[in-house]
Amino acid sequence: MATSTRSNAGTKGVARAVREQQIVDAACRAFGESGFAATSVADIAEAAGISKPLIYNYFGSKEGLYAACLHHAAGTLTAEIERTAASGTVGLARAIVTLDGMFRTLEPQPWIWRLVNDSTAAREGAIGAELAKYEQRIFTFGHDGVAELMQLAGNDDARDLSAMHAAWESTFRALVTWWLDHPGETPEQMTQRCVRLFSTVFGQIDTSALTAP
Amino acid sequence: MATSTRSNAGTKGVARAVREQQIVDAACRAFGESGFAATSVADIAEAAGISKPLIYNYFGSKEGLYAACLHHAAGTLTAEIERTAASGTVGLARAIVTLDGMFRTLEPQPWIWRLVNDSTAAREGAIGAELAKYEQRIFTFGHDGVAELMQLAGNDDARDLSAMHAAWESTFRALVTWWLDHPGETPEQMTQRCVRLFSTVFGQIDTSALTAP
DNA sequence: CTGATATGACTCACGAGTAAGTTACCACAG
DNA sequence: CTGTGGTAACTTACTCGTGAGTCATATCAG
Repeated sequence: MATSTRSNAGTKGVARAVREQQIVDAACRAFGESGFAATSVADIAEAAGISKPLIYNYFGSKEGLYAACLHHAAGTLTAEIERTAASGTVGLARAIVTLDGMFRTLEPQPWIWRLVNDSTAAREGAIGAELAKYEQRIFTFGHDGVAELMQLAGNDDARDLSAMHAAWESTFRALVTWWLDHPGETPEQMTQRCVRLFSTVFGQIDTSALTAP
Repeated sequence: MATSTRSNAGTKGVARAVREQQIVDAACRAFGESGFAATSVADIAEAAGISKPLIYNYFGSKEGLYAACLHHAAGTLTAEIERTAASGTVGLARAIVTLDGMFRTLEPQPWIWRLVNDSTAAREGAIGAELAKYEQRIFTFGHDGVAELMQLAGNDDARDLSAMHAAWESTFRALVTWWLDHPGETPEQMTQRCVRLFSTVFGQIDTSALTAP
């Protein structure tokens, strides 16, 4: 009676690797749904069913935890992009295949999209490093496709290419975001929508790469 | 000696309307350069050369001050868009003219762009109302242009239109943002760049609407 | 003397990060 | 098969800085 009841300290004995994964899962969802700045470490601890100091024990800081989430989420997305890129499709069909893969990857865990694109997290230290690594891996894919288009049109200005690439990446993000904002639409439906939209702008598109998977 | 020296309280006697404008100007710059969340009211007071309580006297809260900034900035931008829209240009040329007007408007005060597009400000209360008003005024212009393009292509699906509109607005934002990220490029140069980029995607464009002003 | 303009010095809530202690489990000596 | 000590997992209850918002007061024009 003299000492307070320390309800269940140490009784769970979950292995560190397992616990870390549980925490990262809960944190990805919380950060992704509310943004970095608006999410407190206490919120995440509660969602993960553990206490705050355990997070600091394992991840060092709020930034450290976010970097771990970023590593997980960005790894998932880049792996998917690299997978579709390896399929050998080219031109606009490749853009469609990449979007299709993104919709399918995001469907069971849509929150990681906002996690990767969150602007409320400072681009410094571990977070900045993780983001830079991610962007470096992504950069080439979009860049090559846009360069191909520009060369076909006879434009080899480097800054034109840079601006066009920015416009393309932004369009890609807009389409994904639009889809996330319209739940109930399946990845298949959204991919077909993208095919229609691209056809409106660019004319007929070869969609044979989509039928197989 | 007994009472502390209250250096210069009330000695300036600047009229409220004037002071409010000074504060809004300083706040627009501070919010636009650092974002809503990362800017403290004390920072703004210092930049404006006055003290914190005066801001609360005139604007009630940090949100109130931000809403006033938004009213000023979004008003400037929508006025410019409505001006170019009234010139009667249509199709892709209208998109170019609108971008051109945006570059010229933003050149002397580039920070208001980020102010209007800041995601760290909550979309509630006065801020949400101001943003909604702004978006409502903007919506029609982009929407009509996109609808025209879609009809020409024989696509009248409402959701396709919605997604295409989102893609267009995103591209517009990306081009403006790219320009802001590449200082030293004049509005004229950037407009010509946009003409080249649009030509790459859509083919030849009528630029006669640009030569006059 | 009244009201508008203005400020120094506070309060207070919130959230990141920490100190110190608690419990369970396991390896190993006797 | 029993004590016993080391360690990993875990918690409660704090500190402490920061920034939004407030109060009481000061100055001056009309």
